[in-house]
Amino acid sequence: MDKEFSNIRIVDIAKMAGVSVGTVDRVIHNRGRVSEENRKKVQAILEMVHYQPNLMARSLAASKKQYHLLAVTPSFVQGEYWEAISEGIDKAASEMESYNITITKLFFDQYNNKTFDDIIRNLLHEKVDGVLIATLFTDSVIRLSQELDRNEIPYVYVDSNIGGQHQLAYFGTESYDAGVIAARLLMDRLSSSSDILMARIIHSGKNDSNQGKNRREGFCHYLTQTGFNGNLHEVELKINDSVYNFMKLDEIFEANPNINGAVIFNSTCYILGNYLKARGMQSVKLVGYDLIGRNTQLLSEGVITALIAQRPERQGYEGVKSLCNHLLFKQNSEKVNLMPIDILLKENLKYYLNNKL
Amino acid sequence: MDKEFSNIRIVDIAKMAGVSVGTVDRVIHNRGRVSEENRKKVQAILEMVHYQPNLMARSLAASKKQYHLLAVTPSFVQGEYWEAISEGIDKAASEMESYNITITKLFFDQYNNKTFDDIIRNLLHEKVDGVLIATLFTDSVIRLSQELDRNEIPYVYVDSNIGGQHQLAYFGTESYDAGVIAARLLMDRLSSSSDILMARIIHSGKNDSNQGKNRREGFCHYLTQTGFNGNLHEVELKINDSVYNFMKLDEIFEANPNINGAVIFNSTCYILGNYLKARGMQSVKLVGYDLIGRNTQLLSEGVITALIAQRPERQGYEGVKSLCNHLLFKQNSEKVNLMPIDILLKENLKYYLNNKL
DNA sequence: CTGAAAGCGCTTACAG
DNA sequence: CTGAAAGCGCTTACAG
Repeated sequence: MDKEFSNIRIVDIAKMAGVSVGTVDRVIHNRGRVSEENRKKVQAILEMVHYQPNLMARSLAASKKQYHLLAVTPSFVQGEYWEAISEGIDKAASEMESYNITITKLFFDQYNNKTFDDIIRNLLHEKVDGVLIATLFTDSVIRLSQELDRNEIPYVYVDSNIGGQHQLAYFGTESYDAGVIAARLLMDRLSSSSDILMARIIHSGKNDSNQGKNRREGFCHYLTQTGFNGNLHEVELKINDSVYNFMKLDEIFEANPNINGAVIFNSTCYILGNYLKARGMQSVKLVGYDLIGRNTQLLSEGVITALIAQRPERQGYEGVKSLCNHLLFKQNSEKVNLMPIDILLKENLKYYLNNKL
Repeated sequence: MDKEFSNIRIVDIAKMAGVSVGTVDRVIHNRGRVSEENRKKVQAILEMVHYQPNLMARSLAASKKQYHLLAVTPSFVQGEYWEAISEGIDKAASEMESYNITITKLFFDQYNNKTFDDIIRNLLHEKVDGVLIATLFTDSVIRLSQELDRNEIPYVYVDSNIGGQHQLAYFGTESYDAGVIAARLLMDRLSSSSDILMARIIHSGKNDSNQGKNRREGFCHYLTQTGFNGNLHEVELKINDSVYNFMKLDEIFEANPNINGAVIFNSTCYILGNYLKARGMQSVKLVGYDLIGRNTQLLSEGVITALIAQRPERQGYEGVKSLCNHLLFKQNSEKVNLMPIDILLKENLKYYLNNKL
């Protein structure tokens, strides 16, 4: 690089422009109150020398400033998927504490759009400098985004992306490809005439998530492409009703003994896994998503064949970090940040459990 | 946490102890020249309030200090494995530039122990504040480590670990398990009575690396455990002699038509892949290591079935970072840092290529 | 609109 | 052994 310009300070710029450091500072930050003439002069020099602010000095000098962030994500009980995103947020929060950034986590019910709307109604009643949003309810998120735009408050998305908005950045995966990969993992271990069972969870509050829908599409696309000629069966299960689930599964497996593979497009793979384990059906290959405790346990026992993961901790962590970098250092990250789609087998699981970021 | 103590400064400590900030600073950094009485008084208060230094202020104040790091790794031509580690080092170097840390990369020939010894002989002729070492030549690395210990210069290992030394940290993988995983990936797609070909590269200068040996052991262990009853064949190839390689491979495949799987325990998987591709032998499953360009190309074409990767960029990056954190902030990382063992298929490859850290 | 000065929390000579 | 003072590069009132 231009080594000769690598240590230029504001005082140097000020001298070169024949103004004071205050004026240079005002130009750098567009604080106004500078004559057009001086602004131009300073701007020209800034560009000429490729001025790079000293970030340590900047944050030290501004260290009395307070920032307040909000993170709006689904609530969870211990061991559920959304806990991982929350952990990433906490990690970033604790790292940024010394910069006087505080972060408030607001939780909504992922099966109830209204709980999300209730939160965003009161969101701006106090001072907010940035918002991280889990984008489960598309329409509501768009409404929130537009309001944040009006108030010039930056925001980032995690989980799934939404086009046409002004989010600072998105951190998440390509769900469609995550579905393709599930199919690949299953079909590598099945003959193309085996039957496959696709399970889904039914909820009163909400239909399938975008994630689930996209994964399912990718999954089916792969099967079609690769000449799958078995039958696809579907079953609807309930999140908290094992008796019901076992009954339904008994029914469908008895009626279709050719089912040798199963998949479920969210983190509740353990429901199917527990059934297969209880019934001693080791021969059925099972693929699911997310490294939550109940899944990893069954993976390491060999009941689940493979899990697909998408670095939820990192989504939360980098989401918060990108807001902080924007606020503190005016540094913007990429607008779309796709996490790797990790393939977990029993054999490489342990190296992921301590390496979540 | 102790919120009440969260913003205690050196001046506060000084007042509480009835001394000057200079004395507090001397105690914090063990700079000596403090009476035992004052040292104790200050130390007690430091502990009582859980003093946390302000890192920004510290680095700003010390920003005139210069640090010089060394990175000793194998030389490479473009697209070879060691380029990735080097990229990670460069990334960290550019981030740390503003802290006045410079890093000099020294390269040795990975097939010639003497070139490593030549480097370490002259290593300490100038001022060095930390060293990153690629641990290919165990005995020489131990000798170097002991000399660094004598000079109280911190050092970190990458690639493979060595016990009994005082390295600040190690960044790398568990090669044995990486071998297990290769076997799992292959056997998931083969019948247990298929034959398997293990290829190795022969060099004049050096026998098999630790990495390669460990991976091979893990691989064979998995086969034994899972009741593999095909035959294992071995072939020795040359790194730059396609004519020779094709001849040897033609020979062995013709003699053993039951070979349906192949593996090679280093990054030269493309040699086998190019052969299989040229001969149109799509049915042979091939598993190898490392996301170098020639491998990823064949993976995306479907010639290579799976690649196993171990985040070399991150090894270099975090290795340098841990030296810097030690020097600048007296923060030490974990002593052993095992990278995830990533499983790459054609379908998830692209999400790793832009996510190397 | 402009500049001089104080301050952020730490480290570094320096005088005693 | 100890302390007062200057300085790191930036931001923030404040006076004009």
